[in-house]
Amino acid sequence: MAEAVRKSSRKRGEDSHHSDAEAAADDRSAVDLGILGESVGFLLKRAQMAVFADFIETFAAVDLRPAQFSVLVIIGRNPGLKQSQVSTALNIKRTNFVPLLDSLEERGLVARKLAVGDRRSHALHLTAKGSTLLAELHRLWADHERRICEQIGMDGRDQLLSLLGRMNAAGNASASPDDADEADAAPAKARAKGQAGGQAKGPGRRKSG
Amino acid sequence: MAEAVRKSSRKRGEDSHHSDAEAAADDRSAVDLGILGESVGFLLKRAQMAVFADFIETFAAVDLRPAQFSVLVIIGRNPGLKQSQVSTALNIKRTNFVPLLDSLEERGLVARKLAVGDRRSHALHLTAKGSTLLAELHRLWADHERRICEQIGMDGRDQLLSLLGRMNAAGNASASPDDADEADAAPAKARAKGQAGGQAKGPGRRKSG
DNA sequence: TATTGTTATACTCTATAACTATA
DNA sequence: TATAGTTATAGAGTATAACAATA
Repeated sequence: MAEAVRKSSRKRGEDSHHSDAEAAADDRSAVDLGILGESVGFLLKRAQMAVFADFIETFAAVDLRPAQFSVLVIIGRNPGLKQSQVSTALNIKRTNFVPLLDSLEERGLVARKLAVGDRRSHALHLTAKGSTLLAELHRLWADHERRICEQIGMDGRDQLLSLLGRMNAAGNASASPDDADEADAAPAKARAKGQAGGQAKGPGRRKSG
Repeated sequence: MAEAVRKSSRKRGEDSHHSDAEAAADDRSAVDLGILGESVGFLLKRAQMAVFADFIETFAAVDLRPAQFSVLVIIGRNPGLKQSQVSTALNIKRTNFVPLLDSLEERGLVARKLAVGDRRSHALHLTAKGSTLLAELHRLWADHERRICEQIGMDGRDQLLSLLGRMNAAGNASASPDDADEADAAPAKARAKGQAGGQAKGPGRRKSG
């Protein structure tokens, strides 16, 4: 099996009287990760955390979390989809998708319109503001993507996308009859603290147009 | 979803009067993911979720979460490490590491021993029970790893480990002076609901041997 | 009866502040 | 003053149950 996990070069151990920030760096390089260094799950999680950290930092300028970005991209590409279609596509439970969408609608980026034929569902569309923002998001995303792949190069990126695509193609067929979601990115953030007492719109309780 | 997971092959399309579980499958295949399909972060997250789902299912037999497994592996490989060294190595904040370690100690898998020279810290070791379990964990892990990589093969796995290793090697140098943690896997689970009122052991308040 | 959107709620994971004991 | 371990708590993220409106 793979032999990635290059050794830490550093001697490790004995003298423990260094100072400040070096401590953490040493702790990290001195410890032998064992099979974790060859564990796809472990390394996947680490890489994902690092990439998301860069994403979050990059998109802090527009105050958007990964999940919010994903929703905007999906709606931008597929105008008119129902909430359940978007949430299912993103592996987000429809129940958790509500406040996520709320945050985007409250900011005037997305609109829940009346779906023709089925008065239970909402047709999702980007607003003009949302479309404009999405254009900028694409630029921010490109910067982020380039930064993320500096270490592996474009060739490495292509390989990685291919490998991940093949892995993801597998474990998707599950999808239980009723709740098929599962959550992929990261939901809302806006949800005001004191929302008790207030009410919203949309089907299920209000709007009933 | 432990094994295989065959594709839905289904054609997918216009007629929207199908039934039961097919709905979710359709929603997923009908939606255009746009740039998300070329987004390293998005695909990384999906793959990580799928892999962890298999891991959790596999290790449910021994009632261990990914983070707990990681800790056992680290301690098994590096006996005598301090809590802060292990938590830093795993990018878990030392504050969140406490209950995580508690769960392992309560189950008699790990022991917090007195560290020589510094009475503030704990030297972590596996118990006999912990060592025995770790041997089985390696087998479970190997099964899990093989299952996870069925779609990409051993060659693909080697490529993936190499790419992820290169990516992870990058964004780690940060590590702020004080709290250098960040959390990698998934902490405890044992933490009984009604623990209010009870007290523990170890430095910081008790033990003070 | 089944589906869509929703609310309420609980549990897991992650983050920050502050405290004790020790260095 | 700084560090190791701890506690309490807040905040995201994710999960389940149940309800109204509609199909």
